[in-house]
Amino acid sequence: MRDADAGLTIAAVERDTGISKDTLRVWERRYGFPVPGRNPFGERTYPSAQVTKLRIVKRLLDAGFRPGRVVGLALDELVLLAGPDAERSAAPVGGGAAKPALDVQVFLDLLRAHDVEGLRRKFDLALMHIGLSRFVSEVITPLNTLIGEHWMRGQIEVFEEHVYTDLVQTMLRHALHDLAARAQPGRPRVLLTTLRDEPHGLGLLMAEVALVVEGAQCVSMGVQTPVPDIVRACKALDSDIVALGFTACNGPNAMLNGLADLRAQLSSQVELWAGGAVAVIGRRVVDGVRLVPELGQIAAELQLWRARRL
Amino acid sequence: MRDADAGLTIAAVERDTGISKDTLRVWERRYGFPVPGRNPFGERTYPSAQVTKLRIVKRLLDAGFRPGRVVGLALDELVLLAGPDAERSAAPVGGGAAKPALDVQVFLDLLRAHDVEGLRRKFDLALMHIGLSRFVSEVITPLNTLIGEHWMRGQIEVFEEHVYTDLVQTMLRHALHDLAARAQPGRPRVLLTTLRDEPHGLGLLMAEVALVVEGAQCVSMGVQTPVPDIVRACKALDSDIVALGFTACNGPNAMLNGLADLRAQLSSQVELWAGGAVAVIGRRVVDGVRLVPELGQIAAELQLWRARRL
DNA sequence: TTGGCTATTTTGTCCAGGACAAACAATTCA
DNA sequence: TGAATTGTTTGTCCTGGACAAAATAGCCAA
Repeated sequence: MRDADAGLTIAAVERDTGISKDTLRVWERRYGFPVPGRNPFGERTYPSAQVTKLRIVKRLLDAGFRPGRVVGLALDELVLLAGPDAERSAAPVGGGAAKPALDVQVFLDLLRAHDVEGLRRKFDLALMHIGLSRFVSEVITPLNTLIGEHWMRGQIEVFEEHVYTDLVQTMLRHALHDLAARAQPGRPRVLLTTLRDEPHGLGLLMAEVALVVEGAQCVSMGVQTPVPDIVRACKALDSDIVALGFTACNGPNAMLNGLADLRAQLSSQVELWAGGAVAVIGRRVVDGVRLVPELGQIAAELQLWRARRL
Repeated sequence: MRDADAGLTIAAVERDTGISKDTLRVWERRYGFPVPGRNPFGERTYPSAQVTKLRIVKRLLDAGFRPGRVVGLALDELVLLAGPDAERSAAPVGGGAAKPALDVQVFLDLLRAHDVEGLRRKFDLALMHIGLSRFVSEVITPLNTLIGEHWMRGQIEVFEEHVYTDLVQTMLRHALHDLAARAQPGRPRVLLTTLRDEPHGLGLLMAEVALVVEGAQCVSMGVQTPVPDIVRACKALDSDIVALGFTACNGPNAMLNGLADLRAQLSSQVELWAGGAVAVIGRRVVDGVRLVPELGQIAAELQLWRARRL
């Protein structure tokens, strides 16, 4: 067993945390954290403990804290901050509904007991029971929130989250396939994807479900499509709407720049919708971009679109 | 519409091309291309023409050319290189079978005509017609190869490939969900994923299908799981086999290191299978790792495993 | 010729430390 | 109280140097 914990390179940490190399170096210089070791070539090597801490820090930053306040705190102080309601909690992303949703805890328990088969069956049952729309809004959405919270506090394993994501993806795609087989051609035609630095596709799938059940005709391009290719696709597919998914992973900066770039290159006929964790940038308006922070708003937005079209 | 062609920042170019900032700067220094303009603050601003060229260069690099040969060529020279058969075509990944598979051309035509709905229907039809196993081996596999070749020559748009991938993923996950509902608990228990720097999951899904139809019990963790988390998952889920998917994207080195690391940390009871584009490293043997370069071999390997277990 | 070994070039990534605009917080003034 | 000003924080960009890993070329034996 070679160096089990020799540590990650700065590039690996950037990939795993979403914090850029430049930022990592400048934090080290300014706040004295993280202080990685060095390999024989003088390159930084980050022990996994520091990477874990960095992930928590990132979460806190996304939640609205400023680096000077959190970078360099001890681990227990961090979880303390993360634990109760965040100081100045930026609009709780998916959590407008403080609905009981008590039973989603059951799903989480199955996941943490590693009963994948049981979880799958319970998902199936729930879907049959309450139907697709409610399944997405009353099971998957709160589960995502719940798991996100646990993850932030390090109370859930990475692999558990991976298994969960894969399972839900299969559930949703199964449903989407069935829906597509029954779909009528119609408007609007919606193109779904995420920008290059957004690798998470679950939200996108959920949005696709919400759109399809409302009669929109969707084409998904999966995740991480470069801006010029979105533009080409939009033209080639004659889309009415380009819907982008976001999470809090990447700073609001990348998000805003990408949106502005894309907006500038799209025909003004085409609408640009941004969904997911866009609440963070709620105040700053991006011209010509509709913000749809909640899945529940999609139906209404579609109605508005149709009205606008006359 | 802000300055239509003031140029993109270096960060935006990194997003759109996948070429890192460091690399962009060092190319400028070494090869004299790209030579961006500068904004009033002395920051690089890349005109969109150069970005276009950069994307072609990137494709050629992925196809096996070396930067010194292509960076800095004129645009027409680039398309000339891309046009005919690539100089040293990187090992045709899944292309052992020179089977006719003539009709897969039809699928490609639909894709390139952007008839997504038609493509989806044709997929469905084919699946109904020949069944899941043959659908994967006789439609998806050759299509992947075909599309890979076209992509290498720049004869297919990035967004077309994205749409294709998403569509196939939905098809396969739909099938997997149906299969899972009917599955019996049994052995072996297989854990599927890819290493951290392998973002492609299609091959993994295809492998999962092949495994499940043979009665294996699969849990997929999606893509890009760090090694320590694979180890944890393997223990927690009591897996018999860990199956990893690879493509030719990342150098064989990352692959070998990852495999060796993982092998060292897994219980010796657990088998480690590597599938996909592992032919590249066929000669160099990794101790304790079974190479399964072809989907077709999975059934036989499973039989062997069961025999080994007695 | 083939196959394996060692030099040599190529190439991506890393480093240090400086700079600065934009975002944010604090303060002042009407 | 609210708007305008000043000060601080913070991410990203810059230059230019360094070096290991990968790819290629050169070489020698079978």
